[in-house]
Amino acid sequence: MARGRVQMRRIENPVHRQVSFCKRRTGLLKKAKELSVLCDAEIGVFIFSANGKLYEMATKGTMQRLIERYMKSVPSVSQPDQAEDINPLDAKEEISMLKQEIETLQKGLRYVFGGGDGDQMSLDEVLVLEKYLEFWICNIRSYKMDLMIKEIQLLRNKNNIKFSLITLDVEITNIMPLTTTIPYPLTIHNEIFQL
Amino acid sequence: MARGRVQMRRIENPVHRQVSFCKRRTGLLKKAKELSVLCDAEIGVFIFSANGKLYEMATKGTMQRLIERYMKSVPSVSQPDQAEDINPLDAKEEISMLKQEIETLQKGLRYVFGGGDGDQMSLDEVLVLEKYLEFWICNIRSYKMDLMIKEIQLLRNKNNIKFSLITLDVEITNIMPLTTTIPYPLTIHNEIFQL
DNA sequence: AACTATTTATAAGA
DNA sequence: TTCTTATAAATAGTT
Repeated sequence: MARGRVQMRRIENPVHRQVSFCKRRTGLLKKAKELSVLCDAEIGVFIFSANGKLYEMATKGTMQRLIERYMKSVPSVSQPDQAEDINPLDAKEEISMLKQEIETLQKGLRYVFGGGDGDQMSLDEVLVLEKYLEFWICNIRSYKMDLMIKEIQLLRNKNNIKFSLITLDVEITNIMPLTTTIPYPLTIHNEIFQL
Repeated sequence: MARGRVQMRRIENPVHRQVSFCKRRTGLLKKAKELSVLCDAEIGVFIFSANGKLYEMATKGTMQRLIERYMKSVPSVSQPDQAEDINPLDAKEEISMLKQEIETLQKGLRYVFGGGDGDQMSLDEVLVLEKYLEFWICNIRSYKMDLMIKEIQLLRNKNNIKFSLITLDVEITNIMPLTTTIPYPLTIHNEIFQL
C-alpha cells in the first residue's frame, strides 16, 4: 500500500506486525461500516489477534442477532454421522497431538519464510519436523526417479536405441516407493500461506 | 474514493448501489484475508446484502468454529457451560478440522518449495526442491544435535558426572546426521501423510 | 467488465 | 501509539 509493496505472507518482525495489525484492523472495520452504510448491508466482523484478543463490529444491531441470522441462513450442514464413536479420551489425546503437530509445522514454515531466525524450536518439535522432512524428501526422490526414467525412455525412443547399460522396465519403477504420492498441480486455498 | 468523494450514506441509485456493493464486498473480503495473513489473525466476516443474500469469509477453519470461539470469548451472553467433556461428535469434527489444517500446511510447504506456480514440476525443479529439502534437513539435524548436546551437558552437570562414554565438545556438533535412531515422542499418523 | 482519475489506505520512518 | 509522507490500492464514474 505504501512505500513499498507488501508480500502476502505473515510479517515476521513482531513490531511491524503489531503496527500493521492495528492499522489494518482499523481500516477493515472502517470499510465494513462504509459498505454497510452505502449499500444497505448488514455486516458482522470479528477479529482475533494472534494472542487471542477479540475485536468486533456489527452494523445494524448486535453481533448476537447477526450470528443468529447467520445460523438460520446456513443450511446447517450436519453430517450424517458415521456410526462408530470415538472414546472421548482418545479423542482428546488425538486432538492435542494434532494440535502439536500443527504448531510444529507452522514453526517450520516460519523458519523457512523467516530464513531461519524465527522462534526457537524445542527438541521435540525439531524431531517431528525432521520426520516430516524425511518423508517429503523420500517422496520427492521417488518423483524425481519417475521423471528421470520417463525422460530416458523418451530419449531412447527418439534415438531408436535398443540396448543400453541399464534396463528400464516395470521392475525398476516398482523398486521405487510410490511415485504418485506427490500430487501436482498444487492447489493452495489456504489463507495462512496465501502467497 | 475515486472521481469524486462519496457521501457516507446509502447510495440511492439502485444500480450504483448494487455495483458498489459488489466492488466493496470484494474489497472488504480481500482486506480481511490480508489482515489475517499478514498479522496472523483469525477473522470472520459475514455480509447480508439488502435483499438478504449472505456472503461470508472465515480465515483459518470454518465459520462455525469461529462463531464458537466468539461465543466463548464474549462473557456477556449465556452459554450453558459444556466445559467438561467433549461431545464425541464435536471431537470428530475437531479432529477432521485439524487434519485438514495439517494438510493445508503441508500444501503450503510444498507450494513454497515448489516455487509457487502450482504446475507439474519439471525435473530441474524437482532437483532444486530436493536440494532445498536436503539443506533444510541438514540444518534441522545440526540444530537438533546442538539441542541434544546442551541437554546432555545440563543433565551431566545436575548429576555431577565427570566422565562418560562420549566426549561432548564443539567437534561433535559438526558430525552431522545422526539420523533417526532417536526415539521421538510424537506419533505421526500415517494418514496425515497422505499427500 | 474494463478503464482511469481520484480518493483512500497504509508502510516506513520519526 | 500517533503523526507524516510517499506510494500502493481501492474504487466512482464512465465507456
